[in-house]
Amino acid sequence: MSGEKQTRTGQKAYRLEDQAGHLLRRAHQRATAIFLERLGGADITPTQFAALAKLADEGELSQNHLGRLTAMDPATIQGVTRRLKARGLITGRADPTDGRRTLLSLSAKGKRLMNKLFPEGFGVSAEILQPLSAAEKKQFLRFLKRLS
Amino acid sequence: MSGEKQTRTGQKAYRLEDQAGHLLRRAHQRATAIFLERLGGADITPTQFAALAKLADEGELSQNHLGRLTAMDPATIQGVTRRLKARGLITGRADPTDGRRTLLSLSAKGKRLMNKLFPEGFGVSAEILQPLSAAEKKQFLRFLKRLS
DNA sequence: CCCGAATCATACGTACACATATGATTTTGC
DNA sequence: GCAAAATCATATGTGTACGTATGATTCGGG
Repeated sequence: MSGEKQTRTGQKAYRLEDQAGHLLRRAHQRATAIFLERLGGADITPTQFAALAKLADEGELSQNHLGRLTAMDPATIQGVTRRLKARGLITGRADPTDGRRTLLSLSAKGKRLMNKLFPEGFGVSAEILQPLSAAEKKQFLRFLKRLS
Repeated sequence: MSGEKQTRTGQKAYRLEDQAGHLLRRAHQRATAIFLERLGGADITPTQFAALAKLADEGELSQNHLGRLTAMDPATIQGVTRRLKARGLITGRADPTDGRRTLLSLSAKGKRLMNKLFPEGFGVSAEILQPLSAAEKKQFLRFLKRLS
């Protein structure tokens, strides 16, 4: 009763449902769905929230630096900031000491929005981990940090 | 030594790096990168591989059914199968008993490709979990299944 | 001090991922 | 057995995600 199919040649069968990558994809899908269910009303996506949260923390950051802090490559963070700028949630100004950079920060509107949304952020994380016990949640987060 | 910042009002600070959703996103990014590093040479993405693997298992499936087995919604699996069809890796025929359905299956070319790629699939999963010990891998996969 | 290397932001192309809408077909409930 | 509901595949639009290319700017070593 190993639960593992074998092929005719004795190799283990490839079962999609047991593969780490597939399970990570599904867990991430679920996490995104929970986020959108709770915060979708504000028309905010998880990556947009991450960028706004970092700017709330750090005050002012260049675009690529913000991308590194939120795990987005330059092409991706560019699209995210473009949409946030278009909605007036962030503003940019030229870096006075480095002509290549644009320094980004939250607008007043962005700050107001984040003050409203931060509490919801904790709710999202809680709901994502809800199937696990308290001890399991800690363990799982430790594992995840080692895998990212 | 709690490691937890507090705000002026006594709430815990929202730290992006500790949020389950963000960590899942990053772990998934890393898993995708490992997959593409190992199998990108075959011009196969993780979702395409999942669809091909399921068809290899099941033989013949309708498009939406394949989507459910691989955790893709109808719009997503439609794009995946369109690209696989265009490359001649899968073929479709009308379901004789249900005029709405198209039955999909691997072509000979698709079967040959998957015979070559299956072993690599195990390597991908191993590399994704490589930072964990054997016992931790099992525990982590159990947690992931409960969260997906 | 200056030229090559690195960094920054942008642009373009491909591929998920999902919401929504549509028309064809099948299943259902009465 | 028929009308309403459900399912199937397709289409369109927005938003990640990343590779690659480009031009501007800054940094580094000789």
